[in-house]
Amino acid sequence: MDVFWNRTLANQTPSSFAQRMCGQRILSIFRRGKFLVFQLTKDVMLIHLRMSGDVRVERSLDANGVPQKPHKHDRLIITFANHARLAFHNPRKFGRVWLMDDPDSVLAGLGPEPLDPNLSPQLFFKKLQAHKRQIKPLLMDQHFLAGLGNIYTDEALFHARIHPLRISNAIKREESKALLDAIRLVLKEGIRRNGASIDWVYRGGEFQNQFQVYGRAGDPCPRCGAKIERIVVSQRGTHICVNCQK
DNA sequence: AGCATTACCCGCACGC
DNA sequence: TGCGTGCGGGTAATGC
Repeated sequence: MDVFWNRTLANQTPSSFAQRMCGQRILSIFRRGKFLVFQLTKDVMLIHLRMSGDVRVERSLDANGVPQKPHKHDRLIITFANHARLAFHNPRKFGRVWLMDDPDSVLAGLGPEPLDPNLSPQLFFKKLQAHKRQIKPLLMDQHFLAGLGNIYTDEALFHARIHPLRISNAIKREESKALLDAIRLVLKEGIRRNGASIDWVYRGGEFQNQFQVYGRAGDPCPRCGAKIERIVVSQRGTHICVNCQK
């Protein structure tokens, strides 16, 4: 195991991480919100990419049996007994890795999964009613709903024709239904296209080609032709059609 | 009290 | 060259 940036490990020192990880096997891998969850033999490993990066799985040795050089922004590399390795690549150094026996202390506060069928339109409407906050920061609040980020929130609000500064408990029942549908639409589309390549930190996705408003300030709205505007909402760039989104 | 908002911060590298 | 920007979220201060 190699740690290239100490703060990558959220709740372990490099030596305690290595010692504790040694001998464990990966039993399953899944996702909860924006966390990658690795169920190990004894513990659970969590990875959060934050603003940048990806996880690579590769062979630890090249064709000549020489250890492969780490990439420039690799922060953690875990090498397995079968000479496979997992590299946590995280250019901005915001990402974190946890190793713990009970991940609830990190995951317990997360809101529901937007794609969970148990999240009915009725329940979603009730949840919106329970808060009096600007809709965009509320949607991005991982305690309210788990998994939505800046891109998907802007796109979903555009699809649902809702202005990001609308107050959550003033959103009508029909609008909330449209919003939930829109959230699910953009998430599924993003997943189908392997995410978006809008930045140097992640290439490979194609969802950016489907953006209606995100990153398109000055372009005509694909729905009405009005000029797309960029505003700032809770310190995040926000893209809207003021003609379509009320 | 508890919720909501705002400002700031964190590494890095890109585009203009 | 310098400045603004960013697929995120924690913390602290402030406001309601």
